[in-house]
Amino acid sequence: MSRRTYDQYCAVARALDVVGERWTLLLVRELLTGPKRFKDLLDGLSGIGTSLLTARLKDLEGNGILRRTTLPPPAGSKVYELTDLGRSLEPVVIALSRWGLKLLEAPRPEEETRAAWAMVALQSSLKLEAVRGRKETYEFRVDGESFHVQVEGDEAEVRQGSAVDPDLIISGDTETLLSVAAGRLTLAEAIEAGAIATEGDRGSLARCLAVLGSPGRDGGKSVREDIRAQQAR
Amino acid sequence: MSRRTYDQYCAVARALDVVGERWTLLLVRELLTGPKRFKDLLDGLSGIGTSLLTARLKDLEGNGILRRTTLPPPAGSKVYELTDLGRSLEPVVIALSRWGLKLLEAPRPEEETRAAWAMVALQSSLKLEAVRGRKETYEFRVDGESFHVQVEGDEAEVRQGSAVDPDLIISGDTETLLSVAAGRLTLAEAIEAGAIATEGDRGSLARCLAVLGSPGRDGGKSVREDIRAQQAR
DNA sequence: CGGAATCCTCTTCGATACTG
DNA sequence: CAGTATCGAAGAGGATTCCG
Repeated sequence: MSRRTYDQYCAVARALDVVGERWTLLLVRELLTGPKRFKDLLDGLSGIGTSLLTARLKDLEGNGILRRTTLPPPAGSKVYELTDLGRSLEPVVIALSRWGLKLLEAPRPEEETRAAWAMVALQSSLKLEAVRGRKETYEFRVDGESFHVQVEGDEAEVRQGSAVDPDLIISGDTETLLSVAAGRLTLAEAIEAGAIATEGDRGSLARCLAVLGSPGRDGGKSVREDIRAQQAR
Repeated sequence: MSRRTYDQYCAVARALDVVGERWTLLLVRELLTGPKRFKDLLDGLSGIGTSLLTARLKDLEGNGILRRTTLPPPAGSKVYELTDLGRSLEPVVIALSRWGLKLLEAPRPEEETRAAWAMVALQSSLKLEAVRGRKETYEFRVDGESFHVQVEGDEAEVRQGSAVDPDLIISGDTETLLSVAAGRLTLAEAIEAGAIATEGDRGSLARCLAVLGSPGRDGGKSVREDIRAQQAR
């Protein structure tokens, strides 16, 4: 309740007054893919402890970043979800993810792994220019969990759960997807290596490869090359 | 030295392991506009204390975010400057700034004010589409301090110090510029009100107004309206 | 000036135990 | 499952001192 602030008339400082404390942005990361129960949050933030999680949730609710709601029947469970203001933190989390990807190599033994985290990383590495306004829906199945990614114009939505009518289904494991997001592996290479399987028409696959293209090559060329690599299989 | 980490195999968590501690991102903010001496940093981060600043600097140097160097003669002072990795945190700070601007109203009495902070906010609110590849240099004189802003393509560089041959000089105070950055005031309105003065040709002014246009109006229209407002003066 | 080191107080964190 | 209560450990903050 003491609310320590930087007391600086500065937009960055003000932002950090609200979301700069330990765990806070990771909590937002958890909620970006959809509403979560207290237990889910606890699981995705192992080490936080129930007291601190409660405190952070109260704080963020007070600042209008998230709200408590009850899921419609038959679920009926109490969950936390981002408000519009909270969702507008997405660019902050995405920017952190892009930067963090530079530092992320193989997982250390003591580190936990979650499929949802790979999805955030994936979102942060999308090359949205490659789809130029086209609307496309992909379903990702990562280590048993499903997510859907909707790409349209210069926006991408990534949420937990299956897609209704996906143009493409991509299956793989967390570590492979993180490698793709980090640019250490192209999606085409991962497919060739059998680490990722896809299901859908060739056109969607080509566009998905482009959107997830490796950063090293330029957009247009990358698309064609990746398609060749895929067809050569 | 204990290096508390989240131990999550996640790009966001990894980023926050490095720059998520208290003061760290504000320290990066300070260095974004150019190298600074220990004393300058202390001044821009009042409340941090020499011990903690020293610790953070060591930490960031160890992580390759910044380095200690000696300024070329005649200055010769020891300064801290961002490495390439450190500078690549700019999008993170900018994203925080954009978000923080939503929360930033009038300064509270206990809050400090710095011209450089307004410049960061200004950078975060630039509409770079409005200059479409054109290279332009603006000099800002804010409460006695000078900064130069170079806009080219989709990139903008904001640094302390005067520009060599600016296309436009904009003079004003910190709070007015923050209001412009926050979109509560258009640059044109501020000029009309006498809170901001400009010096330079009309074309550059028009483009500068566009780049700093209020978010509420669309780009092209805003330019013409702002020019009319200016000419009507 | 540019730090490093120490001491002391206070706040925050983290872990566990306990309750509705 | 969703928290509250509690307590030791770690970190922050402020002042002051010392060194190069």
